Parts: sequence; C-alpha cells; structure tokens
Amino acid sequence: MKKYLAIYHDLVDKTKNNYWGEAEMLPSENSLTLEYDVSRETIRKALDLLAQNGYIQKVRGKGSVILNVNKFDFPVSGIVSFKELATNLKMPTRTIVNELSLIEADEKLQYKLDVEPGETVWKVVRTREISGEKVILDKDYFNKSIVPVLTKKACEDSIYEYLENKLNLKISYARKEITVEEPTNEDRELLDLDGHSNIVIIKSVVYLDDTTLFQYTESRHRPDKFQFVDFARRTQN
Amino acid sequence: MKKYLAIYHDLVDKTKNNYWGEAEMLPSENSLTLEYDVSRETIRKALDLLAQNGYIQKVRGKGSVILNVNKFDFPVSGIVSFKELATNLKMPTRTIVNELSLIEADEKLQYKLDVEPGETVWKVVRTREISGEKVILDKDYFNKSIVPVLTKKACEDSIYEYLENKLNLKISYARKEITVEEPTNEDRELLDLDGHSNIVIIKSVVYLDDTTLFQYTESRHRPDKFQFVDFARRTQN
DNA sequence: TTGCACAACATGTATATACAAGTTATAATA
DNA sequence: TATTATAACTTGTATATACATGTTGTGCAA
Repeated sequence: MKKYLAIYHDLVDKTKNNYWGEAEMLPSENSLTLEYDVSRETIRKALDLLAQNGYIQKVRGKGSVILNVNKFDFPVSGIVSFKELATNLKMPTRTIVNELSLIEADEKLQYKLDVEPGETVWKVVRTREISGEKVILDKDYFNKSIVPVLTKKACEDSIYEYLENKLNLKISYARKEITVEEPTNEDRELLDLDGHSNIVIIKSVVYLDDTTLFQYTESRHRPDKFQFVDFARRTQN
Repeated sequence: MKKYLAIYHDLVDKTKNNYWGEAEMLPSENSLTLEYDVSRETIRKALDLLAQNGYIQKVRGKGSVILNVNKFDFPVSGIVSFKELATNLKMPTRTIVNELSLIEADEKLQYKLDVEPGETVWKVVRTREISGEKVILDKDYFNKSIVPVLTKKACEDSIYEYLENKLNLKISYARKEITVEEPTNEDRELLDLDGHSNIVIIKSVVYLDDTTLFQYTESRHRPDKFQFVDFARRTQN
C-alpha cells in the first residue's frame, strides 16, 4: 500500500544481499525515481529511513553510500523481541516459562505501569537458554485492560507476535534503561550465573501507537553474555 | 538558515520549558503553519525530528502528544560528549588528562581505525571525576590524517568542540557496543574501582559526514555509576 | 601541460496541491 | 432518548515544481 515503505524494504533487502556488489553506492534519487516510477519525494522518504537505521549515509552532491551493516550483531537496539533476536543468532535457543499469572500491582508496578492500586496485571517470568545455558531472565508485566487474555503457548512462542497479529496492538516506542546491579536470589535460582557477581538489567517501558503504556519489562542478562549494539546519529544542528 | 531546523529547536525548547503547560498536545500542523509562516511540509519535517528523538508522538486524526522527557537522564544515547553530559548532570565534574601522545597503530588499532601499518594516531587517555570519584576512563584514538594537531587544552576542555568548531569536522554517526568485562590493571590504577570486579565498556567507532572513519573510543565505566538511557521506535512495517 | 570555468549531475530545502484516512463534536433522524 | 449520519477537524501519502548547494569531469585558455 504505502509506496515509500515498500521501496524502503526493497532497498534494505538489496543492500543486505549485496545487490549492488562492491559499488558501495546506491543509484541516484533520479535513477530510483525512474526505476520505481514514483516521485523523487517518495524515494527520499525511503532513503531517509535507510539513513536513520544506519543502512546508508547520504553525502550531498555525491550520493548515498552503503554502510556495511554487521549482520551478526546482537541487536538489543530498537525494540526487538527475543524471538526476532534468536533468528539472528545462529545458536540454539530455548524459552522456559517459569510463571504466568495475574497479580495485584504493588507500588512499584503501579508507578511503572501507571495503573490504579489494586488493579490486576499479567506477570510473565521466562528463562532464556542459549547454547544450553540459562543466561537471560525476562520479567514482563502487562496492563490487563489492554491484554485481557494471555496463554502459556503465546509466552513460549512470541508474545509480541501474539499482541501484534492476534490482538492487533500497535507497539510503537519504548524507553529503555541499562544498568548493572547485584544478582538477586531469584537470578541465582533461575539462571546459570556461573560465579558472576553482577547482572546487566535492561528495564523497558513500552507504549502503543496512541501513547498508552501497556508493558514494563526487566531483561536480566549474565554480564559475559551481554552485548548491546547501537547505531547513533549526532544531534541535528 | 534552515527553517525546519530552527522550528525544531524552538519546539524542543518550548516542550522542555512546559510552554504548553499541561495541555500535553502540540498545536495542529495547520496552526503551526500559520504561526511560523511556512508551508505544512516544513512543519512536518520539524515534527518528524521531534518524534524521532522522543519528544512527541504523532497520532493520526488527533495531533501530536507531548511525551514527558526525563530531564535528568544520563544520556549516553546518541553521540554525546562528556562535556555536554556534564552540563546535564548537576554534580561537579573534572577531567584529568593522563596521556596525550602520537603512537604507531598496532594491529587492533589498524583494524578499528582502518589505517595502514606504521601509521601514527593520536592517543588520549582521560579520567573523569564525578563528585570527587574517578569513575570513567576514556581512551580515545584519532586518525592523524584528519586531526593533525591536538592540544592538552582541547583535551581538558572538549575535544568535540575543538574538532567541530576549530577544525570544522562534521561528526555524523557512530556504531556503539556496550559490554561488561573484567577490569585491567590500568583500570585499577586510574579509577576508584572501590572493590568492583566488573567494568562497563562502551566501544565507539565514529564517522564524519562523508563516511570517513576518524575516531575509535573506549569509555570504561564503574558499573554502579553506569546508566544508559535510550528511546527506541519499533521497526517500520 | 596546467589551471580555471562551466556544464552536468548529485542531494537539500521550501512550497503548493490533492486526496486518503482517522477522530470528534454536532445535528438530524428513528 | 438513543442512534446515526455528517461536517469539520486532524495527520498521512503522493506528486510537481523551483531553486540552492555541493561534486565531478570536460574542455577551453593561458
């Protein structure tokens, strides 16, 4: 339907598959205009997305340089689910659902999920196994007024897939915070800590399209298995 | 000069200073068109920047919702220099230049900075003190063919200010990687580790406007003083 | 041969227009 | 009264045009 998004995805695929070989240069905007039979502005919207996401660098007067994206990065950047992440990793992964329950929001959750005292929320605790080692502990909390039903099957498979495709929720943006803390007893119990005395915690607050808060997550990683990769652009002047 | 950037900065200031009070809603695009006396597309470019950087969320049919930005975050996100960061912190900070020298690139640096064997690069080692404690160790390496001269004064003040304003370099984007490792002897020597057995490392490769690589940096943080805050949007469908 | 001017081409900014599509309040209708 | 249509808003997509500005190679002139 949306032309600029279709073109964006097509160009992403082509850059990933080395379609332009070692040229390291995209065709000019005018060429692409002819190729896709759209206006130049539409091409520019697609190229802006490519630049935002680190696929290309636009150089004035010259053209768009293809940046060689590291394909085997561990992309915690953006909002990526473990399922999506696991497909990028070439290692065997497994998810264990430790808990799936409805609980009353305590004070911390009331604040984090912005719900009223006594309101019930979904609590999901999952252990992530990579190459046979339990190295990630995910604790998710969902606003029940937005996610009325949640099954163990969905938790084992992919909650995001369930939310987006079955419930038609439009997950839009998140605030993330990464810190390093001491492991709790729960961490020691559910993870193969292997003597490590620290744990990396990614706390995320996730919002829908219409700015409603619906999820709070703590993703707890064993430090030696943790890696965060980011592409950042300098602030506009 | 550039209208959409001027409008962007004006709107950022106004949202930060609660110009619209508790309304939590930006004026409509048409209102802003009249207010700034520009076309709607120009307004939309400014608003797209605000949305990208997490200041607003655009909701179709409704308008632009102002997201309350945490003003006291520790924003390692984006490409932010310690100088810029220190002004955000309300704590007293100090920079100690431990080393400023020209060295021959070893194998690792040849790879990271993409220089020839035997080429000389700038090496800068700086300790960052926050509230009297040495908690960050920054090791910077610059391509000498791009940065011919570097002074101790510039290192104590702000290298980025020097590079951007004096050398007119256009710093554009970076790839960052965050990991947790064991401290080295150098870390123990130059930092107040305070018994911590881990260190958080942010490795950055920084590029200019025209895609030339010019800097490799390792920013080494004491784990209890480390915090990374990020705003992320879900991938476009 | 060297250097300079210029044409050709690249991206960047700004505007105007048209229509699609989602939201909301109002007014007409059952 | 309750429901439904509608009008008047909102943002989203797509196009066309004009000119500014940076890059590169060609060819003329010294």
